[in-house]
Amino acid sequence: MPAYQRPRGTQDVLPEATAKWRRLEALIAGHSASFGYGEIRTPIFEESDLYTRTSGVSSDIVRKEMYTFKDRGGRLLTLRPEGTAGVGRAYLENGLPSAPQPVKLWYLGPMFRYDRPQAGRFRQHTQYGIEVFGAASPLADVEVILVAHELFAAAGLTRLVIRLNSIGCPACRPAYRAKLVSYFEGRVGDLCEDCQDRFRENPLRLFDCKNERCRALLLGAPMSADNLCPECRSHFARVKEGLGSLGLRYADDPGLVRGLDYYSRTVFEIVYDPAGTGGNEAGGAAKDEAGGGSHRVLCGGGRYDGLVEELGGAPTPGVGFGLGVERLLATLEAEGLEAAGEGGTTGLSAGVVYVATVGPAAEIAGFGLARRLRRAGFVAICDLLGRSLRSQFKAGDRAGARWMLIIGDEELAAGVVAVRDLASGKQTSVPADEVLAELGRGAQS
RNA sequence: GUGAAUGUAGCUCAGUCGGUUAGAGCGCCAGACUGUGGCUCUGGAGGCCGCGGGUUCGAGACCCGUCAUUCACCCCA
Repeated sequence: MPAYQRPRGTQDVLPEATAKWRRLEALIAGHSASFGYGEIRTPIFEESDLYTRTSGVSSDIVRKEMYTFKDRGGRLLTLRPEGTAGVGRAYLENGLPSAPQPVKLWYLGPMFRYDRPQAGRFRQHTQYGIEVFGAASPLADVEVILVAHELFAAAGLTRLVIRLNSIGCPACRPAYRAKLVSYFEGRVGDLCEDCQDRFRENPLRLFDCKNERCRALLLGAPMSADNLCPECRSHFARVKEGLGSLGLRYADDPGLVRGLDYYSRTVFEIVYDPAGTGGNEAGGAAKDEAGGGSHRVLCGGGRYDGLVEELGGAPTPGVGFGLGVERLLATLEAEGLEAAGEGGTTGLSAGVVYVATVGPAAEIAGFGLARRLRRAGFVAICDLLGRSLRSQFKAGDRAGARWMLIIGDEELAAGVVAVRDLASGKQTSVPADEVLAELGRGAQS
């Protein structure tokens, strides 16, 4: 027995493993860049209040999981338990609301939670995450989910299920909450102790309980997705429509919630499902979060339209996800996969392409085209705000795009894409499946 | 830890002797151009004047405190 051991819930990564880490990190960096996300690095500790404010005093994080300490100057600080709050703080503090919108960021780094360690759960773990600020459109939700899903796909994982739900917004949630409360009012006694607390403090979090009796009661409870206002309903429908037309399988999971006030509308998880059951078990068996068993939650995210305002900024829509890198690595290992890191060979040297679209049908087509371009090594950026073509051109110009691809009703009807070389101003119309070749020709010259 | 300087819009800065509604340039958003970027023009959003107290009829300005930042020193990866 050595004199010292690493602290409970932490890990040493030895040379053989760090090589795998590096390859996965390279994949993540290249992948994020290919969607037009920029890397942000924020401090590993922040003022404690930032987390109590954003996660909420009733959350598990604040109640029992934060590593909080006082520094020598008497400041109350906390090792970051998650990434979004710090990124939101940085977004405001660095004047990013005045940068071209939307602002798309990614981060990778250690997070700290005082929790019972178990398979796939540590006190220090590494999280990769992305955040999109300033885009209210369902397209942004779709892109965020796509970024996560495509990363797994690029790493070689296939048996994935996207669990999807909508938890409404400040307009429809109060009425839903009231419905939920009245459903449980007479049954409080049947709930476990934790749930009795939840019932009082934040009834939405009842859905997080793993206790069998509670889950049985939840089966008959009113579900948020059935109680959305018209705006939330149409938002949710458009997210699903987008995922569907990109060929991403998803399963409605009415029991999926985020109990924090600043979350709104879309919430999702991506679950590794080796049995390939499809996982439509709405409100059914308890989920095995950490992944000792069959299911493994690799990634969780959602929309948080209230966060920036909570931090003192102007009302600003936001959406993002966080992903546990240790879990991903472990999953890849279990599948006998190696993260096929970019290794600098394919790189992203092919150039930046902005895919401009006019109309909802074109938006989806643009997403599909952008996906093909990224796989060929391009950085491909799509509009997430439903802006005018003119604005999209400006955005593309500022993003440093070499090419502008234009898809509208005319192009869709003719099965073509307009390709404009922004340097020369030359524009040609080419069949949709020849776009890559056309860009290749342009790159030669 | 020691000393000094500085805090006005996202950024760089004006703001007269203490006086009425705090400005400019850049950036951002939008329009001119209803499907086309850079250039130009027009419009718009954006401010707890770091925070707290004091002096004064009146404070962005003066005084005190506090917090933050920057620089130098000390130390250090």
